[in-house]
Amino acid sequence: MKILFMGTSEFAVPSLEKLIENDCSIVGVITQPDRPRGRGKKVSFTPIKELAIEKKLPVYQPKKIKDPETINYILDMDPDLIIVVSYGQIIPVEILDYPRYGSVNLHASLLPEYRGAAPIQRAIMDGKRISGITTMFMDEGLDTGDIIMQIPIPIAGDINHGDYESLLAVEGAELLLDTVSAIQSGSMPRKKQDDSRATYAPMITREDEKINWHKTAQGIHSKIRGLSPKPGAYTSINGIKVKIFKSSVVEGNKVGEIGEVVAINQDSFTIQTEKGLLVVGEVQRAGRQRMSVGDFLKGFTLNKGDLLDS
RNA sequence: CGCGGGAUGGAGCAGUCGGUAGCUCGUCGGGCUCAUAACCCGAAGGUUGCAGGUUCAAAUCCUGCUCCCGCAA
Repeated sequence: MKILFMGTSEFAVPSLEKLIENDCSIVGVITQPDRPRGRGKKVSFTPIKELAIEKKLPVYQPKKIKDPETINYILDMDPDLIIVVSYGQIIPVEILDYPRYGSVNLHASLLPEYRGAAPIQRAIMDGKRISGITTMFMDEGLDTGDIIMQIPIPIAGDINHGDYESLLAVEGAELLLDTVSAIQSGSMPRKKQDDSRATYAPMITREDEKINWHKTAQGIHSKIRGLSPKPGAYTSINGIKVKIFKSSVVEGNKVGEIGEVVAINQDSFTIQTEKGLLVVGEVQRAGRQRMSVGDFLKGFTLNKGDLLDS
């Protein structure tokens, strides 16, 4: 079975690795173009391109997947199955419908919940205790195709976005492999999504990253976890932008104004929220390294009573 | 050449009209205390990212380089 793999980000890496390990015949890898990214304007390869080159797989990086020549190029490879994992562009149906066995996508949520670009972050930010991974047949809609396999994975304890994503990526690779073999044997399950239960997880915006202290400590804590380690939830202390990466919640009565620094300890400081207190444990101020609050306080003058932006 | 910030004793920072490097914490020694992350006294520890330049004199001014970070993409 000739498989065409389409993917871009770190999340897709374990999937491609797993397929290669299990001797799937990858006829090609499609990934996003090398764009100037990061500081400066350095051109860098996508994680999937790095892997593909290492494994000596042919790589194709169309600027627009919808261009006729791109579509022809892909159809010429005559894939029997297309696998898409966090590719980053909307793929036209002409491509999706071409392969004999169809096109399969690995999505990081329990569809139909959290359709869209940022399902992992959103699930954690919403304080969910469980999410998961899903494989599905792709159709013209956004993450609306028929579900093949699905595994719930608990969002344990205070796990952050980065760690949970790594976990899902690895579990997802397994699920994808199972899905492929099921398809190969023609015995894969197939179930329509219940659209009435669908929710969406749009891309994270700057506004999503800002901490509003007029929320509950629990909610803020979830946001911090969902955005850690990147891009990071931020607030402003005495006019300086500070990202918060680790925190914990202490329930209790109001002891200060909302956004006020109500306590400073050796290795943490505490902020009053709308409901409950948020204990900050790891931060990074603009232009500096990320560090524990203990280190942060050694060189930053923070006083009890200081107010943070809300 | 996208914009900007940073690189100073183990850690986090201060130090711009250039003139022999300070603070908080930690470390080590001693003291006080029933006791302590407390308090007191003392000590060690830095060629101020790298390479040049200007100067009587540079952490501090100029040039190039390396690494890190906040934005913007």
